[in-house]
Amino acid sequence: MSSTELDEMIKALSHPVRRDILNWLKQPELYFSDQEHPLSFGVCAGLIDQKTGLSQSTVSAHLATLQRAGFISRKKVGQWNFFARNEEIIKQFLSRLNEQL
Amino acid sequence: MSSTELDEMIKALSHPVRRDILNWLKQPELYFSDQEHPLSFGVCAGLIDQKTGLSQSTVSAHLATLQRAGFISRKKVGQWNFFARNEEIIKQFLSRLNEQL
DNA sequence: ATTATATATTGCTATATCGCGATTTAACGA
DNA sequence: TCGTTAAATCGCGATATAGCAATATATAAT
Repeated sequence: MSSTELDEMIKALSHPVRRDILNWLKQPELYFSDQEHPLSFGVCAGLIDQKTGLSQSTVSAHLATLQRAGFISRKKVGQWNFFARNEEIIKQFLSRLNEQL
Repeated sequence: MSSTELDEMIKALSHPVRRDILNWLKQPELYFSDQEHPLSFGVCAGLIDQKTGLSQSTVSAHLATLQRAGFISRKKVGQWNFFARNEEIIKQFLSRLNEQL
């Protein structure tokens, strides 16, 4: 992970809503039990929109930021987009931070 | 550490120069060997100014940000201000992030 | 084809952050 | 007291970020 990538990751975490989203995605069955599609796909954007209480476009931008940073992945199924944590990247990020900080 | 404090800490880290400063302070004898005062006091602001290449006022603001976040402490001796890492807080921050992320 | 749904993208305003030079404050020395 | 040095604070312009409504795009259903 380059220094530029690390920077992008930390910046992605520097907004409480984005950290909330990452946390919700940690236990989808707890926070998104009402999803009609299997949670194994991930959580679809609309439900995340609802949970934040922010507008659809704002949340879409937050999700894009998290994805660019590598923290989440997107899986498109039909007209829905499902998001899930990228645990491997998150682990790498944490160990990098533990060394470097 | 409250959620507001955590937020302030992550924001403090979300600027590369502030992360650089934290890193330099990890090994003062390596990066600030030319300091005339004992490094046990910490590193004085002027030397950090030089090392960043940014203006005095800009670096002063960065140092204030790091201090508000709790990452560094300030020790005033005569007309100089010496800064040092607050290892305990940094450790707490990392373990909090490891849990929460 | 048309309509409906899900979500990304665009255009905009408001606010926050960064960086600088200038000024102020504080401590020291002559 | 006066000048010097160190560093914080102020005022400013430039850029980045966040939020929204409106629009565009893509898929699905009728």
